[in-house]
Amino acid sequence: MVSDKTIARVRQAVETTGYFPNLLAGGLKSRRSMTVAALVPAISVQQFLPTVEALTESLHAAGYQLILGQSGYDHAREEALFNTMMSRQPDGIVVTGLVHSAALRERLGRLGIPVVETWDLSDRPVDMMVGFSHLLVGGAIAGYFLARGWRRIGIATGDDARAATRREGLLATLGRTVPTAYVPAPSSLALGRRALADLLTQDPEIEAVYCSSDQLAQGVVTEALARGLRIPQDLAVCGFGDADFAAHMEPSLTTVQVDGAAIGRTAAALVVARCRGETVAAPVVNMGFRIVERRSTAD
Amino acid sequence: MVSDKTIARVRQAVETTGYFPNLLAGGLKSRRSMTVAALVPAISVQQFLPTVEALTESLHAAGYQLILGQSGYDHAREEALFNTMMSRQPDGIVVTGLVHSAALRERLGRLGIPVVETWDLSDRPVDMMVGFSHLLVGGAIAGYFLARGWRRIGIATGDDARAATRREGLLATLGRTVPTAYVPAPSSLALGRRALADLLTQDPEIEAVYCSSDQLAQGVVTEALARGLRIPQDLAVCGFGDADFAAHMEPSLTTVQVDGAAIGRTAAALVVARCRGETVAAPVVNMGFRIVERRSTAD
DNA sequence: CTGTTAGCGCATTCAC
DNA sequence: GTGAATGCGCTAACAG
Repeated sequence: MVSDKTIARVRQAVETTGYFPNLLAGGLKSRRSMTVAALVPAISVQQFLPTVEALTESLHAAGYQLILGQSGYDHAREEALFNTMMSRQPDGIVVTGLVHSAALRERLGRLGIPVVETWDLSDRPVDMMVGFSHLLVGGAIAGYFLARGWRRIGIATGDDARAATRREGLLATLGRTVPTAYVPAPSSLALGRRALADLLTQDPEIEAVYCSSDQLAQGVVTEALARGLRIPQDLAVCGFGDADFAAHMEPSLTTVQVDGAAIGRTAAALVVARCRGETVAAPVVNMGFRIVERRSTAD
Repeated sequence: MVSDKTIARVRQAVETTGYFPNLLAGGLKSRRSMTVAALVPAISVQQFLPTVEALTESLHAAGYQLILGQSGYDHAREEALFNTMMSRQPDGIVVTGLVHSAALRERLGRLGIPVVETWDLSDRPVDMMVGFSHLLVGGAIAGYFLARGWRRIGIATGDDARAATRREGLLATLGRTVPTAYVPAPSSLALGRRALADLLTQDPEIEAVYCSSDQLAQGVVTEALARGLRIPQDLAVCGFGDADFAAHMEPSLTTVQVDGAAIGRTAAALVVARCRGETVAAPVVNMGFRIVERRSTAD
């Protein structure tokens, strides 16, 4: 019941003083900081960029701010980072990968705030989960290789847990082990070149290589072409992730497509729903994957 | 003057209840949120990843948390985002690129908190600045091309302000205009292939191409090789940014090296110093750049 | 349904 | 030096 004139004067004051509501103060009383913490191994891991971007965007649209933390690949650091992030009272947490540390799992569970593990699936989520089975990815690649008649297979892989699981899935379907070149994170074109050199030392007659990222695959392709190998006739190459360049390389790259942006959007939707007190019908979402066949394995 | 026993009991209580100091509450009284806002056009812009990563890392080490916002390439959105970020009371602001909007410049200036503009230089900083001259980059590339005797030059460039300035610098040194293919952000290998196709339509005899990013350059190289052109004999290619793959492509890519991580570290140091009330001796830091000659322009 | 008041959890201030 | 009191700016609970 305020007169229009007063409303106008208030608006005027807001304009001239440049007033912003202080969300910190609001959050203190309402116990809702309107922030969501996200933990990624490193910002520069290309793999997760679409997810982080979609998370930021979707959360922003819902009035939330993403608080990004780099855990590194160090477990001690991860826990320290977690503590400082909790000090900012986030309303939810999104982590890339599974939470393995038992202590951390227990603490996350007790906090009672929504937690989403992404980019993986397991049968014991801390809370919610949006991802796909890396074991099945490995199996699918092995099946694809076998169907094409390739028996001399090589693996160029990063050393993180998810890449290791894909490798396990591949070996399980093959029923045997194969030459493997391990590269440290973050994977890159340069490491892919080195990995192929390594694999060709282990088995000079290798027919097909699976790489744990498209960056590695690009390096494997580069090195193969530099050595005069024809792709796919002499060497077939399959990547993982369907990076933006995969379809446009020469030759185009067969890879595993995963919708990273959808993972981010879904994780945001789950967290926001829970923050609003809605009950989430499906707290574990399998986003699936598919092999995109291109010229690096088929001419 | 508390007994050791009591200290032990307090520690015990902290452990069992899982106490975290509430930084929101602390920030309310102390008027220091211990956060720094960063505005990037988009998280997925490869260019800025090392900067964002170093910023996050350096700020974290100083006790600050980076609050990342994606302004998009839309000016209206940028201002809206800016408002919501200010509501969280950041102690400082880092922006990629210059702040062009007069209204925004004025408001940032009045806020009285440290502001760092990065990845560019100008003679009228809002506050502090860490970057390099894109005009000089363009000039240096033109000089390099001229020294090699190339006259039929092409440009494949993104449509952002900094890329436009580099192009201007190049044209200014050449003293004339040259065929240009414009691509929308974010630039990619695919867009680079299209850009070269476009340039070859404009001038089939083109000798050298400058690209506004290494991703574009990779696409130009890919397209050139696919068309049977030899690099650098038939077509020389220069990129910008020195991405991780540039040195390891086949052929390796001549490009402009900029230390993005150092920009992030320096910006963090400037903001933190000012937050601590120290006076910053050099508020405008020129990080420079250098052309790294590789095989795409020299055999 | 509007207007008032208490208090979120700390940092800072003041009295001691 | 230590310890109690105050209030940051807002939201939510309450009374009118």
